Amino acid sequence: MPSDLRQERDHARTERRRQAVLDAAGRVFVRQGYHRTLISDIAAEAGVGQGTFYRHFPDKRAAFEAVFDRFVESLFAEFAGMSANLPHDAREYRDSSVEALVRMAQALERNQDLAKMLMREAPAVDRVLEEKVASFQDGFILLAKTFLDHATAEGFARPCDTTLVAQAIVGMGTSVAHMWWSGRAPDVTLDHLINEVVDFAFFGISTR
Amino acid sequence: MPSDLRQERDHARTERRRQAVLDAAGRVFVRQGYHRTLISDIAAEAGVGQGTFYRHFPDKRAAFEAVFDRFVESLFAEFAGMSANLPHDAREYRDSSVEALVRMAQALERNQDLAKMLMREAPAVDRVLEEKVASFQDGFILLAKTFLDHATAEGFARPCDTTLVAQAIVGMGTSVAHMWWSGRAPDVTLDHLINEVVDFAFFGISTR
Amino acid sequence: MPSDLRQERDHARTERRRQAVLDAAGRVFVRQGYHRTLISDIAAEAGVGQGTFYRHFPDKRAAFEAVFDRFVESLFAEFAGMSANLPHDAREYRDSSVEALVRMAQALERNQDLAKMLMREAPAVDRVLEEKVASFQDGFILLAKTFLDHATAEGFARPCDTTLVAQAIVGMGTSVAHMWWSGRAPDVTLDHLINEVVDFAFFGISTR
Amino acid sequence: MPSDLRQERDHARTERRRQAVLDAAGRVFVRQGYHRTLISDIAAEAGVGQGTFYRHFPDKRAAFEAVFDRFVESLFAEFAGMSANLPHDAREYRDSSVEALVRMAQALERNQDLAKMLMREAPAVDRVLEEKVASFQDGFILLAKTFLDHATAEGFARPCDTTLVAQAIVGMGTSVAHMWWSGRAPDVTLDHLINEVVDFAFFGISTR
DNA sequence: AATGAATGAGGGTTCATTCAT
DNA sequence: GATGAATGAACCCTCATTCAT
Repeated sequence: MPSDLRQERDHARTERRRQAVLDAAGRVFVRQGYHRTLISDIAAEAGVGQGTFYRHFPDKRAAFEAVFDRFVESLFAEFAGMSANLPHDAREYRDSSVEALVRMAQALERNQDLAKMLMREAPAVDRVLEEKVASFQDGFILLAKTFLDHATAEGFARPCDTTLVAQAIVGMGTSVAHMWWSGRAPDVTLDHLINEVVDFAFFGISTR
Repeated sequence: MPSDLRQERDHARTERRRQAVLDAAGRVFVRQGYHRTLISDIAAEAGVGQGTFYRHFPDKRAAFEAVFDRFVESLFAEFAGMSANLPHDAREYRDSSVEALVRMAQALERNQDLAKMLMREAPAVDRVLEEKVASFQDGFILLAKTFLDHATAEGFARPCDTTLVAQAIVGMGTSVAHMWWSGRAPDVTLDHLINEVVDFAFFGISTR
Repeated sequence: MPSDLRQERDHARTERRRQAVLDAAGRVFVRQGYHRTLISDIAAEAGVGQGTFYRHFPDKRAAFEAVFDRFVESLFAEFAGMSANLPHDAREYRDSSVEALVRMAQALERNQDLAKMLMREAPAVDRVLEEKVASFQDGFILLAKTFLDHATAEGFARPCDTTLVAQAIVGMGTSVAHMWWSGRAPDVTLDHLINEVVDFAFFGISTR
Repeated sequence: MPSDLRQERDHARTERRRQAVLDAAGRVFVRQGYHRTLISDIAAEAGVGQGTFYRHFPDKRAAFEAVFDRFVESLFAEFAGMSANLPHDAREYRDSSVEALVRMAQALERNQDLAKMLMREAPAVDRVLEEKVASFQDGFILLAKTFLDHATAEGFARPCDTTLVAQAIVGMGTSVAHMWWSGRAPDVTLDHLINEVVDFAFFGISTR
């Protein structure tokens, strides 16, 4: 039936339009923050009428959440296959940590403004989004904990409260990343920064 | 002159009133967040008329900043004398780190809702407050760096990029504190938590 | 020519479609009232697209008016042949009055929701429709007056301002009908109700 | 305390302002009907800002209802003492009926536009107001029924279903009044009209 | 002819700020 | 100084109408 084809094409067009509005929303949120963003700003940025915004999202809050969700998904996709190959010794462990962080840093580099905006604005939007940010972090903490548990079990990391240490590691990473992007980290290469941080995580500050 | 006395008394009364409004503002911001707080909410909470609010603060933003500033001041006051007695060996270093964190934790415990609200809302209010939060953190980072530099110079901490490591340490602390208060940290005593985190900072995850 | 046939068939289809939209409009107006009815509601009820609505009616108001007109026409059709056989004495007069009211009541019973909606909504839509409702009533008043004039001329009704009395009679009928349908009339049979009302119209409340 | 006086004065001023807005709302509703009336129209008519409207009424619906209620109260006030002195014979009964109708007509004459608007618009606003109009009518029906019951008991009105007949009488009156005001009644004096209608109610159309 | 996505003018409502008392 | 009623700019959202497909 030709109407099927048509329906499909229309559906695709609608989806494309929705993405365009979503992209526009993301850009405006980055530029102005959640509360200073008007629906009319998003519509103008997307080059559509205000009514069109409402065809795709019930309100500003929903558009923000959609931007957030898309970001989180794209970021986790980056790490999908990671837990597959677990390290076999301390050296491998350290290397794959560095590699993971480099990949993460690169993924974030591409969306750094978006990432910063989301982490800054989402918790202040409402309780639900605050919770979502927390869950997002928890995802990484769980990932870190899995690796840590493995390393501890295999004997190439010291026994410790892995949940707590995983939290500490992720918090550390998040903070340093934040500073790096806001230009308040020392002026070093990203590689140096990551290695320094990984060294700290592996050896602390102790003189061996 | 009696008018001097009177003027002073009036001034004191005004200052007391200002503090009352400030306290009220803090409570309402904690309860509702910055953007969901109306001037009328603050006035009602303070038991004064809306107009009175404007006698003490030019707008909502200024009241928020005043709440923020007062919090930061009260917190730094806690650590005023700390850099006075620097540790002389690794053990002393570790002990005074734990002690500092315990004091900090206690200071925050008293104002945890306020602290959480400020860290959550301030960055989303505007660029200036976002910067202030960063400076606030930088204060602690500097404190940490001072200690770290001392320890490195004295030879009881390994040489490292102390700025970076100080950032990592403060970020770690901030994150773990955040989780602890949001109930997402493992169910352990605060003492255990601090010791575990300090251990991590001192030894990392390496098997010595 | 076959194209004539085809044109006719197309025309019939269009007319059928128009009726379907009109029916749908009537149902939605009854359900939601004029102002709470959206074009999209009517289109959805008719199972057509919004654009199709505009192919048949220029706007919501026109659709409402069409519903109104169709109702009025169908109701007057019921009484088309009535003025043909005029009564010859008081008894015949009373009987045909009762009969007319019963037929009317039955006609309305079938469309009572529509009738109530139209009488309720139309006057508030605009001046023109308010006027149309008045004309509609005037039609019945004229009918009543014709009978009354006849009866007065023939001497089996007392002389009176027949226009005024006809108005009174129709108003009375309308009101009682309204109450009957809204369930605020006493719990009697329709037959009893009509007889009681006709008695009142014939004898008033006087003790003969 | 002087603050009491002040509070009272402020309260009085507020109440006066509320009445002014209410009056303005009434005038605009009469002029434009409920649905064509904007809040800004009412505010402009009252010579106040839009926000002021919302200080006194939660929304347009509430203002309309307040206009309605005030009208109903003022009308019933007119008839407050009426049921006090019941008639003792048919003549007295007829006289007091005429007198009541004249008073009613005069009361309505003063507010005829308001009355017409309310009866036309209210039922279309929503179910609740439709119901209120019905209750309003029921009030008069009850009044009529009380008199009718009395007259029937005393033997100077024929036995009948007094509820039904009271409904018929009020409906008749309402309709005739409506027509009179819309200029569709015969061109007679109000006195003649009332007498004609009362005659009809007392004697019907029968030739005694 | 039929569709329904797109449009944007329109209107209700909020709330920071002012100001007369 | 304190008050809170008044203000109206600002902004969200609706929905009748258009029009490309």
